[in-house]
Amino acid sequence: MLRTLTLTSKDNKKIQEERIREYFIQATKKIIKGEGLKTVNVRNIADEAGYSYATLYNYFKDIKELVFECVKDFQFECEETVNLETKNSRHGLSKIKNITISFMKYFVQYPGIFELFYLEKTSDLGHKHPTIKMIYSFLDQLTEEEWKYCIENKICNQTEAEQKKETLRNLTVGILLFYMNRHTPSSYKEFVAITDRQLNAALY
Amino acid sequence: MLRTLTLTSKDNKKIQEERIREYFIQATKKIIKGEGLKTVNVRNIADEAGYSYATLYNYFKDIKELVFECVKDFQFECEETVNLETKNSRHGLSKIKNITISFMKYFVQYPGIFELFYLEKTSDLGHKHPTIKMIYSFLDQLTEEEWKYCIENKICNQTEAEQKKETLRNLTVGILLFYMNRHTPSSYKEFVAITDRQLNAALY
DNA sequence: TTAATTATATTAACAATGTTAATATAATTA
DNA sequence: TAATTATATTAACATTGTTAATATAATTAA
Repeated sequence: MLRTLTLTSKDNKKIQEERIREYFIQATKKIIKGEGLKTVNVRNIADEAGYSYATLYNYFKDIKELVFECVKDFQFECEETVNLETKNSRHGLSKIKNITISFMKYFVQYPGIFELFYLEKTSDLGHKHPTIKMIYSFLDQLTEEEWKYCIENKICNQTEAEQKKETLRNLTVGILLFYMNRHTPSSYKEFVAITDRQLNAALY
Repeated sequence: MLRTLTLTSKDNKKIQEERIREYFIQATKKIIKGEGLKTVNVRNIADEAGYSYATLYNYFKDIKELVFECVKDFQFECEETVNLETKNSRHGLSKIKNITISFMKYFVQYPGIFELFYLEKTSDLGHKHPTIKMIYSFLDQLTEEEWKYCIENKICNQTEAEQKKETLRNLTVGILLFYMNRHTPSSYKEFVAITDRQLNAALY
């Protein structure tokens, strides 16, 4: 009986702790999506979460850990957006292209999320942290089904598919990096044109 | 006579001012190549340059302006390295590939320079600042002659060349970004393998 | 040549941010 | 209810970029 009570008490503690962590995570997400990563700091986050800034350190090792906790949620949101935008595409390379464009547009809409995924230093976050791998393979994950479709329907073979996945991964962040961080090209229109050209060259 | 003296005096002032700017630039370059961009700060730079930190603001608007002053020199150094490493390559796509690999290896050797070129926020540095454009077209510049050769020798046409240049620009920074900033892949060996595969797919 | 002026450099100070230490408050347990 | 533990807050400190106030050096004018 006492043992049961102790366990329940521990469970409650975990749940409550997780709730407060979540308040901080939601606050951080709001700031990243709104004002961007540059205005994320412990005091702003704590204000938004309704706590003092030092409280944050009872729940997260440091601000970096907190910030990278947001990745999962953003990926989920991005995936939803992409699925919605591409659900009517016909299967195959064409859908892969549309998914990739939709994926890129998500980051253009939220520059702070782009910075978090690709530019933010990982610091103490271990280099083999699951989040890092999740970011790397995120586009693969979004297009997984379609590649399967392509291979099954002999549109391409496994090796070609792997090579093209790799190209898409690198090409997309390259284009985004120049556009978002170096303002090249200078117009959105041109960015879309480059993206289209480059995806065609990579996929077909 | 008086007018001549005045002009000479003005010229001397310019020269002296430029010399001191150069001391700060050399100091900054040394830190970026050595300890990296993360340890670049006004106090470190001033120590290295032999001045007080506030003196820096007599010669540069802010630390960002100073840091981006280093780009030109690093590009020059990178170009020299690349030319040396590829001078015996046979002309054409093969040499373009080798130049690109050499270019990428330069950034792997100096992560701080990679950060400066592609990751560092430009802030007050105007978005149409010449440096930004220089960074964007740097690989084009390194490969310019070889593309000319390819077009003259009907290895590819102008349009194809432009598209492939664009691919190389984006692909290289994408691969470098994942490797340097997200430690993916985790080994240099694998990084080289990916680079080779991707350049082959892009060029041939 | 010396006094006044201008240019240049330095120290002091401030603001922003991340983090930790000391203290206060709330919750839990004996 | 008192003691203990857990949680939150305020105070404090370190680092960094930047500006203001002050000192020093160089130049110019008498």
